[in-house]
Order: sequence, then C-alpha cells, then structure tokens
Amino acid sequence: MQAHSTIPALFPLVRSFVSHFGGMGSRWGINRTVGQIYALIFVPPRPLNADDIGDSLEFARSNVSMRLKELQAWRLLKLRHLPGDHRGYFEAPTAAWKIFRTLAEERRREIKPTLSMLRSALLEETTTDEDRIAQQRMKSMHDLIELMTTWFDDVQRIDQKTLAQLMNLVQRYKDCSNSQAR
Amino acid sequence: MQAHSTIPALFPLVRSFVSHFGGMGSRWGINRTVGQIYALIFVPPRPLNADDIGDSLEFARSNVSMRLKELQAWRLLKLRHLPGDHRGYFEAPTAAWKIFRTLAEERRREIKPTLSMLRSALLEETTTDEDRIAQQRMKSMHDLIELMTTWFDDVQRIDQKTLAQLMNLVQRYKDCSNSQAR
DNA sequence: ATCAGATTTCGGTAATTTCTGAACTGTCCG
DNA sequence: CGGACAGTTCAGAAATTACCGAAATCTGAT
Repeated sequence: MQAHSTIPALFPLVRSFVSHFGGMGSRWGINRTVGQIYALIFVPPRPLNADDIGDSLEFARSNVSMRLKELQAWRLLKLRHLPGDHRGYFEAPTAAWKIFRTLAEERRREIKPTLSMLRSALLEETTTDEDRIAQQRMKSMHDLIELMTTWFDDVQRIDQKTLAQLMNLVQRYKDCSNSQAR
Repeated sequence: MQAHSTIPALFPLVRSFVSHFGGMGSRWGINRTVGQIYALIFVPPRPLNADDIGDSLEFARSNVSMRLKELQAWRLLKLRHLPGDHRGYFEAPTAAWKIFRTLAEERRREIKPTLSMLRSALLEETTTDEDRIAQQRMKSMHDLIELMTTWFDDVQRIDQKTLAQLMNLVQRYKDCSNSQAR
C-alpha cells in the first residue's frame, strides 16, 4: 500500500506559520526544527507521517524521527495508526494551550537543582557583612523562583476556559489595586 | 587611582550560583555568558566593573562589554560611576522579579510579527474544508498567544507584593473551580 | 591638542549545536 | 526463513552561535 499521500506543496501561509514557529522555538531555547515540525502537524486536520514531514520540510528522515520522539516525550503529539498502513501518524492535540503547559513543566524540572543549590547556600554560616548580604540576595532569588514554579504548577492544572476567566480577574484586580494605591 | 578592587576569589557558593544561572539562561534561549554575568553582579552588595567581571569569570573584556550592553538594554543592570574612577560600575536592581518582567517583555516584542502573520492568515479566503480547518487552528493559536501576551502585559505592571496576593488568589480560585466542576 | 584609560567594533577562530546518510534493528507478512 | 518497510542509532559534516584580541573610538583631565 504505497498510495503516497501527496502533501500538497505547502501553501505560503502554512509555510510562513511553520517558519515563525521555528523561530519562536529557537528563541525559547527549543530546537528550531522541533518548532517547525510541531507547527506543520498542528495546522492540518489530519495526521502526518514521518515521510510527509521530511518531504515537506526537507529534513532527513532520521532527523524527523528524532524530533518526533522529542515531541512525543513532551506529550505534544499523539501517535496514531491508519488501517492497512504500518507507518506512524502524528497529530497535535487541538488545545494549543498545552504547548505552554509543557514548556512550563519542562522548565520547572530543569530548575529544581538550582533551587536546591540555593537552599544549601542559605544554610552556610556567614562571617562578613558582605556574605550576609550575598546570602540575602540568593534567598530572594530562591523565593522568587519557588513562587513562580509553584504558581506554574497551579496554572498548569487549569483548563483553558477557566484560565481566560482568571486572566480577566487579574485584569480587574490590577485596575482595582492601582486605583486604590496611587 | 588604580587601587584595583581585588575580587576575592569567588566563593564556591557564588561560583555555583553563577554557573547555575548560566545554565538556566542557555535553556531559556539566552546566552550563557549573559546569565553568568548577571548572577555575578546580582549577588554582591557593591557594583562591579568590567574588569572585575572579566577577571572573575575569565572572559575577554570585549565579550564582557558586549554582554553588559545587552543586559543594560534589557534594563537589568544599572550603570554607576564611582568618584575618581572612570570605569563603569554595574549593579543589579535588587528586585529579582525584574528578570521575569524583562524576559516576558522581550518575548512579547519578538512575538508581534508572528501575531500579525496569523492575523493575515485569518483574512485569507478558504476554498476547501481542509483550508477552513487549518484556518481555525491558526485562529486558536493566535488567540492563545494574544491572551498570554496581554496577560503578561498586565502582570508586568503589578508590583511583587500584589503579585504574591494575586497568586494566592489563583490558588483559591483553582481549588474552588475544581471542587465545583469535578 | 594630547594623552591615558575605558569602551566598543569587528574579522577571524573556536566551540557548540544540529543535521545527514549509511548502517542497523525490529516487525510484519508471505 | 527472507524480503520489504518503518524506525532508530551514530559518526562525521555542516551550520550556527559565541568568543577573542587587535585596532578604532570615545572621554575627560592636563
């Protein structure tokens, strides 16, 4: 069964979307290729296989394969199989929101060792004034990071609709506290 | 006046802090060196000059100079001058929170072109069903990005104390809506 | 105007990251 | 089994990114 699903030479718009996403990725410390592949899968209403992707984007199959693995590991892609076709087909959960969730989660994991390093710094005895202040600063950094990560944890569990309401709430809260304070 | 301010060979803790920060930076799409320099300036209670930094971290002065420019452009460092010394001295605002503010702002700027690209994609006429769905997906991505960035805009203007309260609010909101929904 | 110290610019180089293609593994049938 | 196909691994190549140091520029003091 080799009725090769002809990928319609990417429309300019899709191409542009893909390329923007690649750029964004690389700025967020994510491989450009990963971003492009994700974008390409995200747009169309049907799943793509590795060959489709490699052909459209002109990447080697091996590269595509590795990047797909990465995206799967982050649970940003679902793997499916089509009847009578052994190849794996990939599609993106339509809830775009998951990208952010995933990135946040990833970052959170990466930051743990830094947090524990900071904690150990705070236990150290201080002899000089300079040391004491240095320690204070590290503490403030520690607290901030912790605040942010637990917050990400929380937000992560909220579905998108709730989130929109919540942001609204933030908006109103801000207005209110501003007008009170100043 | 060349009473060279002897940088006390970095304490292991500081060294570790610096190196963690460098690592974090590179994961967030920021030059490792920039992260290290920022960390080094953030910790001690007195400003450092380019030579101090270059010596401590063993970077070429030219490199230090460029990175400092970058950090200043992001307004993460303040430049000061000491009497009788022409060199520039740098210190970090003690409000660690500014780092996030700055990063968010930066990302927001970078993302603008993507947003306008998406908007133009939404104006395009659709002929096929496939196109229509593709367009829908792009719209959802557009909306999400816009939601996130305007939200960052808002949060950005809130001072840290208020922010802490707010996060608390998020926490309670989440608990509440969870227990209602499920 | 001249000088010294401080900073910046920039071409070449080095380090890191990413990609490729060939070889390898596993799997599904006949 | 054996052959076709899908997927993976990995060493080297290519591309990208970051760094250095010499030379140019700037700044303030004499």
